[in-house]
Amino acid sequence: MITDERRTKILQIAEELGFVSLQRLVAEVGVSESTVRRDLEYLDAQGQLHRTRGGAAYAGDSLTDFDIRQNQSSVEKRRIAQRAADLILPGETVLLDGGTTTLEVARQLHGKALQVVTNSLPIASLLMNQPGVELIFIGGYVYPKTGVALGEQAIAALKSINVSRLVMSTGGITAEGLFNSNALLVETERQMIEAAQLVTLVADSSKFGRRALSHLCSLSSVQEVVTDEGVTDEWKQVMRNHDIRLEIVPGSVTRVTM
Amino acid sequence: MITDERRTKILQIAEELGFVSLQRLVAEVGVSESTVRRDLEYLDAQGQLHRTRGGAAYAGDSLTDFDIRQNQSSVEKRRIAQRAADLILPGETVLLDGGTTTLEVARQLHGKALQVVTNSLPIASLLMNQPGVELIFIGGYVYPKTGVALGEQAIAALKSINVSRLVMSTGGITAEGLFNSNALLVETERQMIEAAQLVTLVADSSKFGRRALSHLCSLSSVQEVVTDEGVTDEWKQVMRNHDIRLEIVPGSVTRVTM
DNA sequence: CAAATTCGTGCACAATAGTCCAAAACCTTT
DNA sequence: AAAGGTTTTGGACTATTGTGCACGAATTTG
Repeated sequence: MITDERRTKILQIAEELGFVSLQRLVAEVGVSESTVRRDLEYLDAQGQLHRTRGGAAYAGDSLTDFDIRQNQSSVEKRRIAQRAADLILPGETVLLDGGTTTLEVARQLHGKALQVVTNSLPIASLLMNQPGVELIFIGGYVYPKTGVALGEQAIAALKSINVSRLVMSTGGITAEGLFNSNALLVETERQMIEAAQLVTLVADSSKFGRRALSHLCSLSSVQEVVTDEGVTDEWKQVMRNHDIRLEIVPGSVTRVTM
Repeated sequence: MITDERRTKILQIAEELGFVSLQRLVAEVGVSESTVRRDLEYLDAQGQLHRTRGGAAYAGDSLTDFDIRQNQSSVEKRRIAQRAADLILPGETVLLDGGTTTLEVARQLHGKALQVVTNSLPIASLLMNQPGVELIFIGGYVYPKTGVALGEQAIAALKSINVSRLVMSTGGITAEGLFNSNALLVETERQMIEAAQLVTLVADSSKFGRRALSHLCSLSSVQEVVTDEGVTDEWKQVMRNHDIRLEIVPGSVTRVTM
């Protein structure tokens, strides 16, 4: 492998993990310890890494900074996301709403050839370099912390878009429909529903029976719900009454190491 | 095979892969090692790719892998970025173009209260949680690797926007104006220029006298240029003739090739 | 304080780059 | 079409640089 290429690889690994041991680098790039040391020395001198005894830490803010990696989403959330991702067929045009669950869905998409539309910066950063994914970002005012683009511009951009499926999360579900906590968010999400032929809702069972500030849409807007075993029979019946397909993932306790 | 044709082929391969070994080029274009070396030397001098020991990396601003170029982001680039950031006053509305130099500018903005508009995912990620920064993202088709949003949607979004200052980079500057390597990028950047009252160009001195595929705009579109000491008196005069304010940061003089 | 890592340095070896020159291809002129 | 000059190419040779290993110094750990 070429020197510069290898150094780039080291940087990538360091960026991804935040911190790498020298031994790990030796194993991952397949060169001798000396060479890795020399590379670290070089990259440290360049100010791109901070050497420490036994390894190196990435210097500066990483490009995809949003804690994508350290994210501690629960096993349940991950399972729901996995199932939702499985429902998506290669070649589809998918609109992904913001939120931690949908971010998890995005993570599970790798390898699929898709057109993905999103207004979430974390999701876009994640999918940006995913081979096979054609990415379209819905711009607008970027809401701090969550990193989703909202507002007039986002709504305008969504009006010119048509997708086969929307995957969205919610703040709460009742018989009256879906709720979310932010009025601006709700407005944008309504336009998303307009743009989609099929709406898939990802929501863990705790969301059922919960309301939130703003009413988003009625249950009839939703065609599919992915949730966990915790959902009661009552709610299952409500879903059935609205012709909503329920996908229930087992909420078992098997630990998934990542 | 004609020389020029062969060089184009090399460029194509480099562009596609981001990084090619010399051996691979020898195999793919079917000429001797010496010839490939000479071609790489030429293309490096032209600034179309960066030679490295054992191969070469594509240098265009539009398709190159971010991390590779990050590798080469020099002290100079950082200095230029710092000065450009200093020029920005608190309270301004700034439009930031994509590219490594502008990303560096974004890094140097911390603490300033600003409205920032950008079409670059890496820049948006960086500024998303910056206190004091109000962020607006220009959506569109996200170009892989560099993570800039381009195309019709991006242009449409830019049309409804007005900013006090645009900070942009370029592939090359001649008396005819600015150049960039990608037609789609150029189109979007033209709209950015339209949207800005003041255009600040960040470009290291090696960019002077260099052309690239697409003509972006004339020199009269630019009001400010931030560069390093390596810029020759000739070019300084050209800038003066166009009423462009030159900001020159101290630094090691870049070697003039050719 | 001793053992165990980790780090830096010197050295031999290999890979890569630069230089030079002769052959080949190309272009121009008659 | 042939001759002469220019440019380009490929191979041989030398110089330079990167790599891996060995060993002693430095640092951490128990």
